[in-house]
Amino acid sequence: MGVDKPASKMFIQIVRELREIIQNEKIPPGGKIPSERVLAERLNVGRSSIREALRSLELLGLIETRRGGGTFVADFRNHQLVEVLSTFILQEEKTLRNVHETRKILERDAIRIVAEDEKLRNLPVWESLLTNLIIEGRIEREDLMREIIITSNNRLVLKIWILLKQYGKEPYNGLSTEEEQPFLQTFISEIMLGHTEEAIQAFELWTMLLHKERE
Amino acid sequence: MGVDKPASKMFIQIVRELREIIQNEKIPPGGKIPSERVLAERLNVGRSSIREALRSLELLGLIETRRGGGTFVADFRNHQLVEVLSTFILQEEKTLRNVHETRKILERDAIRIVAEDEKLRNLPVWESLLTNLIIEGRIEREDLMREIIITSNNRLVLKIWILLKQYGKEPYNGLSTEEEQPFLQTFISEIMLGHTEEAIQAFELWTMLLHKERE
DNA sequence: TGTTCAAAAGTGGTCAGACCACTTTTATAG
DNA sequence: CTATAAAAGTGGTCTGACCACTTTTGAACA
Repeated sequence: MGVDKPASKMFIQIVRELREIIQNEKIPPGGKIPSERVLAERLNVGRSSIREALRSLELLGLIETRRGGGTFVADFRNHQLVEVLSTFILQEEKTLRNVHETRKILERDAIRIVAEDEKLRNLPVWESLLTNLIIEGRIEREDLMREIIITSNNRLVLKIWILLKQYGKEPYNGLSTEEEQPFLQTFISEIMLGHTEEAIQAFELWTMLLHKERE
Repeated sequence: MGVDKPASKMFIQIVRELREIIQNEKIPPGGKIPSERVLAERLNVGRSSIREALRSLELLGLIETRRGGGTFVADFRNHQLVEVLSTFILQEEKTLRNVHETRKILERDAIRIVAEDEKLRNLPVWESLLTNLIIEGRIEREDLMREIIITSNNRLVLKIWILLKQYGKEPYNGLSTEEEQPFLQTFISEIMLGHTEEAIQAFELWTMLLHKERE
């Protein structure tokens, strides 16, 4: 029942634990979460750690807090997402593929939106990303996709994406390698040119490469 | 320079302050943020409050933390930190539109998957749906989309879709009307023929029609 | 018995201070 | 000038203490 202390990221662990608690005890949207003090004791951690985790979830809009009242699962669409996702993930490992696929769906669409909108695809971000790529030869994959999704301007998608990312333990997680550079370069360039389909194709190739590498 | 105490959501205030600090002092991606203790003193708040704000940003992937080293602006180049923060903080309430958009993203992709897979698009379901449409002239929209999504074979997407559907209070919810029939007919036919882009186009037209009707 | 309402308990919000483990800087010995 | 050990700095965590507010409780009253 206790929480391990993996040296760092304890509050991330607690976020996980919270998800399990919400799921196991079937706390519905709008339902009350155990108090901070109770959680601290149950998980054998300090109250401050619990709070760091709760505040994170609150910024994401997954829980609501009422001073003097308690903490509640958000009475809103998003938290249920958490429930759905945790239920899903905790079931079987084969569903991991679904998580990846779903994430790719969201990513692909964000690319479309950005590439097809003149204003969005002409933001200076892409230019500098490209420059950086050429100079340094590397880019954090997650960061690139996050940037695209943020630009695509759908908060809900961003939230879902972040959640999926946390669960996904994506096979690709490091920096881009040299082999990938041409794909990445093409990818970003096509976006900037507004060549939607080409951009997506480059994205697919890139993704494929990433999966192949790590197997 | 101090932080107000608006009764609640202090850590949100701190997130705001952090944004300003990063902006005003032009801390670049990868650059170092003042230490927690320094921030606490500068903003006249306790260190724990600072930490709650920082942990939130960390969960969002906007900052990085190195034990013993310090806290840094996330090292992805030229990210739109300011925009992200305002997106989350300003709580723009165009949420409902986001829900619809997200749902459409999932639907569109399901259509692609079905149309591009020979086995899936040749299932007898579509034939009988088409027949029904012609004979009875009506189809439950939700049923059609559900069928497509189920066929696309991603349970996670299905769950998310159902969820979004519940919250969406979609403007279209009834049976199809006569005007829509040609679009629907085209839509299903194109899927069966494996004409992905045409099917999606028909889908878009259909969707557009539905929205127009109810406004 | 039923209602009212004030006290008590519970809860989130915040702060201060204390360690720990780790990294960076500084100062010293060679 | 360099190597290395000490010191300072930093994030990570816990504890305990108040505060302001809400919920619950229980006793007095009608």
